[in-house]
Amino acid sequence: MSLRNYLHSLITPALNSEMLFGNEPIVLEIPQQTSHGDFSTNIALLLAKKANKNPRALAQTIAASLQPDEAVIEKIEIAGPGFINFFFKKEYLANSLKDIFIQNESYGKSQKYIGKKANVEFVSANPTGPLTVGHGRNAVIGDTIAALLEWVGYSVDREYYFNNAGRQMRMLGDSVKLRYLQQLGDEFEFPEGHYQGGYISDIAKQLLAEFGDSLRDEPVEGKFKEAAEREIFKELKGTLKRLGIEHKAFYNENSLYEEGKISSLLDHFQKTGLSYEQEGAIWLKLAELGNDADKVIVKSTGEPTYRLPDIAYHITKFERGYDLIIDLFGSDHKATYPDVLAALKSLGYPVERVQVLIHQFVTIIKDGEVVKMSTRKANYVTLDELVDEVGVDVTRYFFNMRSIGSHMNFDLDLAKKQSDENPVFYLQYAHARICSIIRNAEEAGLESSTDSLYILQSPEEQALIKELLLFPDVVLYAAEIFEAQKVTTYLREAAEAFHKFYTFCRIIGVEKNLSRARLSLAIAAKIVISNGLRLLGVSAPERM
RNA sequence: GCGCCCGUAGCUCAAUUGGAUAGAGCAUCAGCCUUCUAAGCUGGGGGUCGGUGGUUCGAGUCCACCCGGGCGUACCA
Repeated sequence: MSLRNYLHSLITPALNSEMLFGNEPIVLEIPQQTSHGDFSTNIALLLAKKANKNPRALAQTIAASLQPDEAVIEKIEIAGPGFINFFFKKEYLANSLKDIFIQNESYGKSQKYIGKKANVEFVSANPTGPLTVGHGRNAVIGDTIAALLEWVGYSVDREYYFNNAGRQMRMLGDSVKLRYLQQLGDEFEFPEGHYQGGYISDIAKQLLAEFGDSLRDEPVEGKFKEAAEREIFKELKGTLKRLGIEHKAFYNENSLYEEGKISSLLDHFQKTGLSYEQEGAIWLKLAELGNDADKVIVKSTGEPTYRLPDIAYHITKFERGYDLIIDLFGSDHKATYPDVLAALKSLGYPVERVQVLIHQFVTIIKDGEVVKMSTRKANYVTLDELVDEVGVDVTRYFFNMRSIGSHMNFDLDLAKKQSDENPVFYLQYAHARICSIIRNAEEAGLESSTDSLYILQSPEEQALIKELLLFPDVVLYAAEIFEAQKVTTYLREAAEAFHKFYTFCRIIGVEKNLSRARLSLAIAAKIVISNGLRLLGVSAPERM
């Protein structure tokens, strides 16, 4: 049982016995100052108003009816305006480290959502060009959220959705065809609005090599589009794989048409009177469903807009039985989802299972100037370039360090310069240090032991112990609010606690029982750090 | 114009989702290696938390209004 859970089970009956049935959840937080205890609750402050009592007096009443285990709790204090502060027995905290050894590589995982299925859709960039640094943020965040969900029990499918039926992909195919014709000797100016990237010419060159001039009359949507989609995807998948990211499924728009899902959805809308025709287009009555305005779902050209396949696609997610459906995309797609959700709701699907996560953009600064990214204009810094420069670990850690709502600035030159001093090395260094100690201990014939953990009572030892015991709480919390950045913040603190412990507490060469206990503590720290890094997809080197 | 997001140290970002004296990294200054990895540790300087009001025991966090920036506001995705 975690420390938090213990306190929870301590406080709940006390509140009941005092007839304090508030809806307020019992929040247990860790005070900034150690003099305020290991944990603190503000429950008396929250309940004081309802009970119409003085908060300090109420805190006294609650504290008096607590029945703490003397082997666990050192003391309970009332402080400030009415906080109840809890101090654990040092021996109890130290002995709690045993849980870490028992669970080992699983320490940090929990069972809360066992049996639940989640779908995490991320990246979902259309295959029109290489992944950029901006996509990198989405890719890393999505993959880490998926990992977090797995750690708390979900069975998770990582999914990538892309549109290959619309105008954008036709434009791509056309770009390839025009380059192909140029390579055949046709002279004309390449249109400004088409895809300018060099990879377009490369694909055209391959087609030329394979088919000669036989594709002169090939429609754009045939070999040209097919080749572009295939080749670009090959690249995309390679980039993702470098970062340790693999999607279980690539779901494409075309398949929705082929399986008749689009037409049957359209039929349904028409039958139920949710759509109507106007000016040659078919509109969805979104205003009636509470949104801003009706929107077109089939253009007057007969071609659906992205909304229709998006809705059909999400229906498949419900049909596939997911308990949690996560859509992660950049703020430029902000406008698309309210329509989709409203439509799904009107169709009777439990939209509360859908969590739409929106991350803000990455502003790239190169040579002191902001890079305005555009795939069409071939103006971008690719994710591959970034990984080439700083490596996988730094890339993954960097994106996970920031909350998804931050409009992050990314100075490429600074990133290169500072990659040696990136915070990820701080964690990896702690891990490598511990590994080194373990090697030295083996050589010295020292074995770790949990028999004498109670000895660990110095401030540095206790601080590290408390930090390590928090790990499962942090993972659960991060998973429930879908924020991996809570984990990076925590790991930095855990590594800091270790480095301080290391500085002040010698492990090898002190009294035998102390030596064994400290070695155990170091090993526990290694377990937490390596588990945390694994969760983030960052390597935990044994030597640096 | 309207909607969403953001504004915290010189720079890049945190802040236990309303808690007690706002913290890290980089940069900067001063210390610490004849003993387990100095990619580390200790200490200093650096802040009107964009601004003004409000809500309450308590606000960086919630509300209103301003200022500044990002992204949307399609018969593109």
